[in-house]
Amino acid sequence: MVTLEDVAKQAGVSLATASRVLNGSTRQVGATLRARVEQAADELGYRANIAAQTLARGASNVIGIVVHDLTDPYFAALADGAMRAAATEGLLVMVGTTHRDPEQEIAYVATLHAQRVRAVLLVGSRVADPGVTGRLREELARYQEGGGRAACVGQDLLGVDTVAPANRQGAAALARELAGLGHTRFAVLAGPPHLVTAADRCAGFTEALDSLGLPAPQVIRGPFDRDGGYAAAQQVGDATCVFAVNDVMAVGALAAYRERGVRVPEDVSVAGFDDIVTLRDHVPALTTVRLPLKDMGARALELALNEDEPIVVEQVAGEVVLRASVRRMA
Amino acid sequence: MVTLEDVAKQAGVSLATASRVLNGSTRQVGATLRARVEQAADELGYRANIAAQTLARGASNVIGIVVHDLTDPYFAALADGAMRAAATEGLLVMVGTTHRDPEQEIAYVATLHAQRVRAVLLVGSRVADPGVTGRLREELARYQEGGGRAACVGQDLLGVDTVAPANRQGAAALARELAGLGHTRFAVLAGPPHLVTAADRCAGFTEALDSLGLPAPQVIRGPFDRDGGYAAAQQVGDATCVFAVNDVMAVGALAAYRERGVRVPEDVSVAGFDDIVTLRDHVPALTTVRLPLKDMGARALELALNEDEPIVVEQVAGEVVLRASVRRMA
DNA sequence: GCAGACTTGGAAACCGCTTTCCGGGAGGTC
DNA sequence: GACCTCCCGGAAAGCGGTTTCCAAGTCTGC
Repeated sequence: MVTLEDVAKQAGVSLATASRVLNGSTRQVGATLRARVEQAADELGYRANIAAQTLARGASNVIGIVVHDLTDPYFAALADGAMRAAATEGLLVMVGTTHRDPEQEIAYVATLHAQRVRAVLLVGSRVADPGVTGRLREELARYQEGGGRAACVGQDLLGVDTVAPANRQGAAALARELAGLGHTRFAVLAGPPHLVTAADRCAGFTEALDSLGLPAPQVIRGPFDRDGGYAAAQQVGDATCVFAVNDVMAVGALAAYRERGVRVPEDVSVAGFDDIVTLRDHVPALTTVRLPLKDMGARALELALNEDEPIVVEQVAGEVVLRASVRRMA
Repeated sequence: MVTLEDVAKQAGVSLATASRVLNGSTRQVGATLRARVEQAADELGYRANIAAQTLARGASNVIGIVVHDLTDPYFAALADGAMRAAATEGLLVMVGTTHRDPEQEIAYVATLHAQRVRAVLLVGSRVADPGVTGRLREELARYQEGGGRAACVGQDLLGVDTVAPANRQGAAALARELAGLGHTRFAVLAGPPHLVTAADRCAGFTEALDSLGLPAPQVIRGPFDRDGGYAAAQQVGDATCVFAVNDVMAVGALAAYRERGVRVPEDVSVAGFDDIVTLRDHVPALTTVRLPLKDMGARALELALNEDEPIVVEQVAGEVVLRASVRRMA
């Protein structure tokens, strides 16, 4: 590997001068030497060793993003938003996927801490397990004590800057819209109870129905993914309207209905949550609650990088989008 | 930040001993001292500085993956496969997205080189531009001279280990199947001519038709994404069967037809390429050529890490999957 | 009881770069 | 022409680890 010393030697200058020319310094270097150094670096194919720079500077230009699953378009959109924002700041991105294992998430924080990344973004629902959350908080605290910065997309449970989708309110607004269409018997494909996002959406929906004086929905638990929605849909009773707590579950539910010859929305209405972009061509078009995922990802990065002391928690409102998958009751 | 020196001091041992205890060394350390060091590290919340380790060891535990667009499920699947493989090797992953800008790809190779990553994976179609390809090869060569390892998922144009989908053959097989259903008038939504993947698929399809004695298809160029497929579909003439060179374009085409009231497959048959998993619930189900994307990503990482000298190029066959989006002609 | 082979702990060199601190020369002022 | 600044180049001290090389024990076997 070509080192800065090789370049300096070849150019006949000191290490200091070579460093100043090649790796942005505030100090000026005379035109002659500057040219010599640049030429030498070019001839030798020099690439600065960033590990060494990081060590010497005491600061890296890398951030870490931890998501549950990159192949889930929800996380892909969030990650993409954050990564674009990082790119404009000249930051590199280290991505970790936990596949929904909270222990993995803690381990990633430790690893990214060891990497001395500038910031870490924890993207995705928190879990309703005080033990796990506590250990994650400890790990984050250690990291932050050392000057690390952190932010979260999800629930404000970690004591760090957070972009928090208004899951309860969004689900409640959706419930009111659906009730406004004349539905009275609902089912909720609720996902796993320990996932706070799923629980909040379910709770918001249920509470809104209650405050409208409507009967409580049938609540069906299960995995938070497409197959979970598919399976849960099989258990729906006589509801005329089914709310899946996220879009990919809703897609699973639609598939289950299609296979069984149940027509949507004629026989049953279906709604989701998130407004995943890649679903825009789905048939029937899915009624959902839109979340500005890319912006949320970008915003989380911004918050993490922001030096301000008070912890910022930003609620992000969801917008109900009515589409063909629901119908008005006669 | 807590350093190894702090730990050593607290434990009353030398730096060397502390290092040996905490960061995997071949050397043994006595039980007493070992315990003292571990306790000290724990009390202080020590996390090794990986930048320093990388520098001292001369080797990092990070790999780089460069893709076009993470929100495209094709790349998400490929990246996920590679990332899972990396995780089992204990490697961290740095992800770069180029948004189809070849210059960005070159820049990422340089940056990842500077990061001294163990390997870089270039995922996605090459472009038919010898100038760009040449510069990318140069950049890769520089990196490899310094001991870096590289692999590519796409075409064998870079002189590195490559996982190469059999685009021509897959498209040809698809053409034969579709012809076997009785279609004779075809259109190809061909994507941009400079993308080798798009061009190969188009060529394979066209050649197969030719060797079957069928008339040449109508070829419509355009962007390689959903909107490109949507737009291209508007220009199709009297074809009874449309081949979109990838699945997301096919989805765009299906959307265009749906809006215009053209029935698929009754009025026109549509096929894609890739077999994107998240499309499995699309209606109508898309006929396509299946590529084992996750495996390909994992395999590329394996090849990159593999020390063998001769450059390996692995063809990956695609499997034609006939589904509801095509029909047999009377 | 002792030479020789193993173990185990520590001192110090080194990884590649940044940056402080010095010093010498050029340019400006009176 | 003397004096002061400024400007710019280089020497060297880190940054936080790893690892080589020594030295001092600790075990063996006879």
